This record gives sequence, structure tokens and C-alpha cells, in this order.
Amino acid sequence: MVQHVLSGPRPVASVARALALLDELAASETGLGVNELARRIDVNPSTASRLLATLESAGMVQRDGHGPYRLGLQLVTLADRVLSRLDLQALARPVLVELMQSTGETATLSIPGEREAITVDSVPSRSSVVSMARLGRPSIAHATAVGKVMLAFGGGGLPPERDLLALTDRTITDRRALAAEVATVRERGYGTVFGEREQDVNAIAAPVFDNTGTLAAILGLQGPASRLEDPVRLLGTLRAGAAALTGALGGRA
Amino acid sequence: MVQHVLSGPRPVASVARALALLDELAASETGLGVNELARRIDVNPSTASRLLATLESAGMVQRDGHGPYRLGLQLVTLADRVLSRLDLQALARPVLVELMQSTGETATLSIPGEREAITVDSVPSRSSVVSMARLGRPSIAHATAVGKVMLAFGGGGLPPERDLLALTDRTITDRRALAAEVATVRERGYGTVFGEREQDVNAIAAPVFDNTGTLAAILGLQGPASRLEDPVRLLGTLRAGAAALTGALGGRA
DNA sequence: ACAACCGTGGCGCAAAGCGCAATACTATTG
DNA sequence: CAATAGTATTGCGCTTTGCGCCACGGTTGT
Repeated sequence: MVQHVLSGPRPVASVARALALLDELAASETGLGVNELARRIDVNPSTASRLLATLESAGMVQRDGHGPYRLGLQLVTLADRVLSRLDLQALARPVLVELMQSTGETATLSIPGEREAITVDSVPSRSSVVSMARLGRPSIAHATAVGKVMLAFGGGGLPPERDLLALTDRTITDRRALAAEVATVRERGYGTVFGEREQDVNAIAAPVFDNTGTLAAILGLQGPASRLEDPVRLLGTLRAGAAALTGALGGRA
Repeated sequence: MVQHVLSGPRPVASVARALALLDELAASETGLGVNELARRIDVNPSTASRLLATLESAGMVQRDGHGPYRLGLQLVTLADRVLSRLDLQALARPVLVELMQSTGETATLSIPGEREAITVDSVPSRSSVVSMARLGRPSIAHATAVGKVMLAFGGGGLPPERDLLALTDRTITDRRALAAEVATVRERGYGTVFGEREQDVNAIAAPVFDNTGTLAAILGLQGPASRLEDPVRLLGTLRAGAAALTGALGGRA
């Protein structure tokens, strides 16, 4: 074959061939036929036909009737996911800095995942005694302000009661109590926490939406309970930041 | 066409698995590990590892060090190709209509290919006796206004002399003469044809550039020699259309 | 310290993808 | 209009090759 020089692990040939087809289609402005593609990546036309059929069923390539193949719209969908995340983090950075500077507390950016929200960026308060926000760490859904916002706006259901571990004596461990709390968060448009994850930490969080109206991220502010006795007083600033981000993503409200 | 489980062609399983990985990554906002992905598409972790390595070498997925996988930037590149073509045709339609209405001649949109430019859309003149512009047909590079523009701005080389077939007695068949003509086109910023493809057809064409400065398309106007004695008098209108399209694509000049 | 994850490489078997060839269809040739 | 040369897509059999199993090293959490 051709690329036999590759050191290290042997790549999956079929997949490599399929990707080569995509590259060829990307290089050609007008689209290519099966035989032409087969020649370019040096395989039998039947092989190319089958590979293209597989790619077509996934929307990676498309064509008009029996005409030449072109790149498919599914690529746009996938790329949109990439860009939205890149955009989000880039756009959020100055907002986080602004939030930290005007409030003096640690500002965090979290992305909603399957069962918990993951903190992907943070700007720690200058006077941060405790650096609570470690990147990449999940925020326990039922015991953080960020997590409550995710439950309220993320579209997923509440976690099972056996996951509602008590981290402090103020943690909500009853599923019905959590449901009520989440409903309140959804109604007010922000979530709070008063020592429910760590004894002396209070926090507030607000949702950020994208152009499709789905929850794209969560902005959070947190500080020591001694200083941040009532995090709701930061609500105005936090809401301004969330609104700025939501607007930048093409969303509203 | 729907995916028949019975008599339908058997898709290439490895490729289907790789595409399933991409779908799973698209579904998850935060990225996933090898084992987690393997569980979701129901394969062995080692298989997922190899598939992902193949995808990674093509830039379809990426990751930070040994962290979880995310969708790769190559997807953005591929999607850009899709969108640019879709955008182009959508944006060009009103321009073509405008060109036809203000000049009374047939307006065409062509996309530069490997060796010739392919006409992908056209708005025929109302009084079109001859409908020369059939969609999907290549414009012979050395004997059409569109083709000359492609040679002048497309970046590719001149065709070999054996391809310079004489279609009429005015067709340029000498390679050096063609080189001179192309140089003139590049200098003036537009290409013309006086009965070099068909005896009684004159035409003029102008380039459209995208945001990277490469030739994205070619706008053409053509009519019967009897009526369109000097196509250069349409230059102003044509240039305005080309400039509008170039601007819409983020290009300049 | 162990334990429980994770990601990856070697190995061997059988599943599976590939090339060959035949088919049907279309476009272009004489 | 027949003839030719393209294309795209099947069926079929061989052997390649991709997969699962297992084991290793690395990291996290108990």
C-alpha cells in the first residue's frame, strides 16, 4: 500500500481511507464522482462506492441523485459544536475578568455536561484564601449554585436520591426539597448556595443561553461566607455578564 | 433513501463506528474519554483507542495531552468548504438576476474546478435564442471568457497544447498566444471572448474572490454576436456584480 | 500501602473489507 | 443507429485486517 512508513500504532485503514475521501472532496471545489475519487486515493471503485455510501448515511457527504459527491451538511453541524465551544471560552474570558474585578470574588465558567457541570475556566479573586474552583472538576449538581442552575435550565432530570450526598449539614439530601429548590431557581433565573458544599462558601450562578435557546454555559461567583454573606447582592453584576454572553452567542433572555 | 437492514448494501463497519464516535462527541458538550466512548458505541476500549487515533491523525478529533477527546478543528475547515459553496450559490442568485435584467444578456455563475470551470447556475436572457449555458457543463478553459478568467486567477497552470482544440477559426490554439491572452486578462481584471467557442457568441467574465483571496467563482455574461457586438460595454455592470459577491464573501478587490 | 480506574500495545482468530468481474445505465463516438 | 467508453453498483470468494482479550504502565482516590 501507500503509507507504510507510519511509525507507531497501525491506524485503522478503512477509516483512514474514508477520511482521505473527505479530504479529496474538500480539495475539489465542485464535487467528484466515485471513480475519480477511487483513482485519487488509489482504491478500487467498488471500495470507494461502499465507503461513500457509509459516509452518506451519516450525512458526511451528499449528492444530487446520481451526480458527483460533495461534502455533507452534517459537517456543518459538527463544526458548529467545535466553534460554539471555542467562541464561548474566548468570549467568556473578559466577562470573567470583569466580574472578578467589579465584585472582588472568584468568577467561574462552567459547561453543562451529562450529570454535572464542568468548570472550564475561572478567574480567582485576588484575595482568594481558598481556591475552590479547580478546572475540569465537576460541580456536584445538588450542592452548588452552578449545579442548581444546570438542573433548572439544562433539560435533564434530577439525580436519583442515592446521589444526593450530604457534604455539609446544610446540603439538600431530600429529592422533593431539591425539586422545590430547582423550581425556585428556574423562576428567579439564578441559583444560590449557602454553605451547602463547603461550610464557609457561599455562591451565586446564572445561566447563559445560545442561539437555540438551550443552556450553553453557567457563570458563577463564589467567596468565603464571612465576606460574601449575601451573594444575591452580586446579582446585578452577574446578570449583566450572563446577558452579555448570551447576546454574544445569539441567544436572548 | 432509507437504510434498509435487509437487502441494502452492507456499510463499512469501521467507518460507521468512527462516525458514531464523532456523533457521541458532538452530543457531549464537554468531551469524553476513551473508555466512556467505547461504552457508548459498545466496542472494546482498545478498538475505540485505535479509531480515535486514526481520527486524531486527520484532525477530526483532538485533545489536550492525555485528556478527554473533543471534536477537532479539521471539521471547521471541512464545514467551511460546504458553507462557502452554499453561501455562494444563494448569494449569487439575486446578482445573476440583476445582471440579466440590467444587461438583457444571459448571466452565469461558474465555479473553478481542476482543469475547467463548471457552470452551476445561470439566468437566461428573455430573448435567448440559443441557450448556451447548460448547467453542470464545463467551460473549456482556453475558448471561453469564464475559462480565461479561471486560468488568469485560479492559480493552476495552462493546459497542455494538445488540449487546445480549435472550436472555431478564431480559437486560440497556440500555447504562447494563450499565455499572452491570460496575462492580459490578469492585468485588466476581466476576460472576453469573440466567437472563439461558438461562431456567433461573444462573452465577458469577471472573477469573484473569497476571504482568503483565492478565486471562488466567476461571473459571466454572454450573448449573440449580432446583438452583443462589444461585450466590454457591459464591464461596469459586471464588475459591480462581481464586487458585490466578493464583498459578501469577505474578500476584497 | 492498595485498589480502581484509565489509555494503550501485543497477539491470534475469524469476521469483514477489499479486489475482481459482471451488470445496468448514460453519454459520446463512429 | 450501432458501437464504444465511460460511470455506479451489485455478488462472490479470498485473505487481509480490524477486533476482542489480555497485560502493562500511569494516575487518582481511599
